[in-house]
Amino acid sequence: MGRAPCCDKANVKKGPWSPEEDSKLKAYIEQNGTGGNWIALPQRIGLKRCGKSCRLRWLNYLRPNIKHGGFSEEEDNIICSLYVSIGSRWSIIAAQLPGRTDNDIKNYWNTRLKKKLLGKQRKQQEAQAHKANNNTMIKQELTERHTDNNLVLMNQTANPPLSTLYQTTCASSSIQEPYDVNNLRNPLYECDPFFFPQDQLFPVINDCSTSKNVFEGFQVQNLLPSNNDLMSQMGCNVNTTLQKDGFQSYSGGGVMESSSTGTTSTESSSWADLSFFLNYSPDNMVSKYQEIMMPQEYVNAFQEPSFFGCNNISSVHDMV
DNA sequence: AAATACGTCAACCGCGATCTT
DNA sequence: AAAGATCGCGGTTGACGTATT
Repeated sequence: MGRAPCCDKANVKKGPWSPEEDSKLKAYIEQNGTGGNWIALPQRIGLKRCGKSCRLRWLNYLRPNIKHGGFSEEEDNIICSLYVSIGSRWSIIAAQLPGRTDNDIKNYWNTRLKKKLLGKQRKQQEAQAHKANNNTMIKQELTERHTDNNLVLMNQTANPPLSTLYQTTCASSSIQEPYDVNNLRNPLYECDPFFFPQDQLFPVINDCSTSKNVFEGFQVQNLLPSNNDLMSQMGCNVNTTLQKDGFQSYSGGGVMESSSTGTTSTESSSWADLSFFLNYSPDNMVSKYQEIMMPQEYVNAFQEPSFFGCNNISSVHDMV
């Protein structure tokens, strides 16, 4: 047989707590602890409340060092980063923010932070749509340039579509194996399809959490000839230097743009696009992104077997 | 000034996991 | 082993305050 019912549902008080109830509960727990049994607690104290209600009141309001409101930018960033990597697991997120409760963070996200991000997402989508026509033409030109350089198209068609599988014959290339550039997906898509559409790489999170270019200091050995105009038209914020070996090297390379206020915002693009334009393995870009943007504990959570339903998402191939 | 819309957040509800009998 | 209580969590609700019409 099981236990007796926890409380008489008809005889417990609901709704807001009075100051008297608060002080009774607080005084008792501070002196005696919870005793590991919330259900028995209200009876011991003489409160006409359900044990669950007492637990909630203590955890969310009465326990020491609770902070309410006034979230700092750093806290915003942590919440956003964790939401991106683990979703709405508020208790885990709260554990990273001393003094904050899961309830507070959940409320804050639902009422403010989400809207803040949505506004930015909308702006980015408008800007992206504006560039769509240009991009099509530039992609075509870059396809031809790749063909002219070291890329060997697997199906050997004269004018291949971007979806064609391709591989490089150049030993210095970071691309290790053929991959389908158009079938790569945003690794955050499963996390929140609404915020991170499948065809986008850079999550909006970059925008709010940091102005750091995700590819800052990321030297890309680009096999394309110097082509600053094309790169800047694509919104790639690149600095180029001529290497000793004669190749043009691009540092930076994240898809960035400067706003009129002088701050930097991140535009959405895709792994496939960046990989294609920078001639860099998408696998390496994923790990570089994680290394720069995500603290190790978040990466670990990101790579939990259960997260995307696969064992390790450090490889883009696992996500497609 | 009154009515309505909107934003916030404490508290409740229900569910799955775990524990106790 | 099974039944049912308890815990902990995330989603949702509704009261309340503020802004707008």
